[in-house]
Amino acid sequence: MSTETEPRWRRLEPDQRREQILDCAIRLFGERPYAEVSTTDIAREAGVARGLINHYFGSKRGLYLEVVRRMVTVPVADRSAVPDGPLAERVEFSVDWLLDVISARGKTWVAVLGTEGVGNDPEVERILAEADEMAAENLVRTVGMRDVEPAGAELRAIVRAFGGMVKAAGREWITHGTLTREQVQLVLTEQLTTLLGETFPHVQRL
Amino acid sequence: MSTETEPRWRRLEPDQRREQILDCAIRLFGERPYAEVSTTDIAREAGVARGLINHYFGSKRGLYLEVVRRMVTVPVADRSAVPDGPLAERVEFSVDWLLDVISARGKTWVAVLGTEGVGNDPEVERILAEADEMAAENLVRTVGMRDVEPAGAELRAIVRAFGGMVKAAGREWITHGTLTREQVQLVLTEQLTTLLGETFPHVQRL
DNA sequence: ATTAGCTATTGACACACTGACAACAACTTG
DNA sequence: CAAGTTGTTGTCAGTGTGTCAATAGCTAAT
Repeated sequence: MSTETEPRWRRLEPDQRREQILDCAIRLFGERPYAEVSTTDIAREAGVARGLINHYFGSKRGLYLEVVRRMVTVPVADRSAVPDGPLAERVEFSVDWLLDVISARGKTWVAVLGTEGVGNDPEVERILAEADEMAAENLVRTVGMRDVEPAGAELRAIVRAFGGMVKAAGREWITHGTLTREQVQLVLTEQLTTLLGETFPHVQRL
Repeated sequence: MSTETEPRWRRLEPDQRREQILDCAIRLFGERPYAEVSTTDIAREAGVARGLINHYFGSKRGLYLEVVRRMVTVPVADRSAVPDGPLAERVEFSVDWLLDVISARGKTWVAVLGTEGVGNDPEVERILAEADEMAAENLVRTVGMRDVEPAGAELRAIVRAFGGMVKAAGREWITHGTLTREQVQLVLTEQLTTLLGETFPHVQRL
């Protein structure tokens, strides 16, 4: 008989194992609501003992927060490619880039933005708020509103509000198919142009 | 000694008891995330046995859905009070009415719409989608876009997208206090006016 | 007033899930 | 090849949920 013994499990680098578990968790949390995904399910999916999840993420909640954090992270725009024309053109470019990002994320993206409903988790809310803030900041810089720096706080708040429309429009396009990309592009471009070019100055004058 | 015996508990009409439990659940779910509110907590709050919750709502999830349904229901606008002027005026009136509703709900409202996170409950999503649809429908009728009836589907989709901005702007105003009501009013009015008066015709021509 | 019937409400039981921890085994290093 | 390191496992106690038979508040008939 052979002394060659197949190891019952492989010992991975902490980072690898963490990543693997996280991937499975992302998949499962994307399919079912939080309460209906047990750590046992995740452990089975990852082919791992349940206790290992606690070892790496502390608790189920900790793992969940990691998942949210991961899915909500948005890449930063390459600002060197932004045209140097009038506001409308810069806005159009930015919106186009935004829709590219959304398109690339596709199903994963909508899983994040699907409304959860009652029962706010302050921690989750904080993560989401930070992501919104970064997205708004990013958008403002990309369209290059350098001349309104002193009113930055108000501007960012308004752009964050606009972000709500971006998400909703994205859902109409990606998940419901009730709007085409061209339609969304047109709507968001015109809206944002008006918002930055006309409405915002009016708001400042209030 | 008196034969007068104080009842250990009162027997209520099913509807009353249901309502009472629902009220307590709304309060608690508004304060803490779903997973951190136990049925025991709700039962204690309502001064009732835990089993009774299951009797009335089947499961904790069933109760939760009821809570969401209740909080998300938006009153229908009184269309007789809408002015008969140009689009901009009708829009301003509608937005004002909308902000009144939001203001009245206040903290409760943001508790529902505030958190978006991973772990979508399809049932919850359906409820929210229906509410969005009704709100959009309501808004379209209130501003009186009768002349575009044939393109109703596209218009409603666009207005639903706008609804995303309403929610986000409402959060900036109510929870974060980063915008005043006047600012929100101005932004939403101008945006919606542009959207209906200019952008929508462009979209139709696509 | 008393009793009988109805059902709203309770209390306890069984089961599922989570987090903690000590023992174990895969891998590394000298 | 031996000894240490630590990634991984399996189990245990505590907590929360759903079910169900028994109980008790209420009402109407006698």
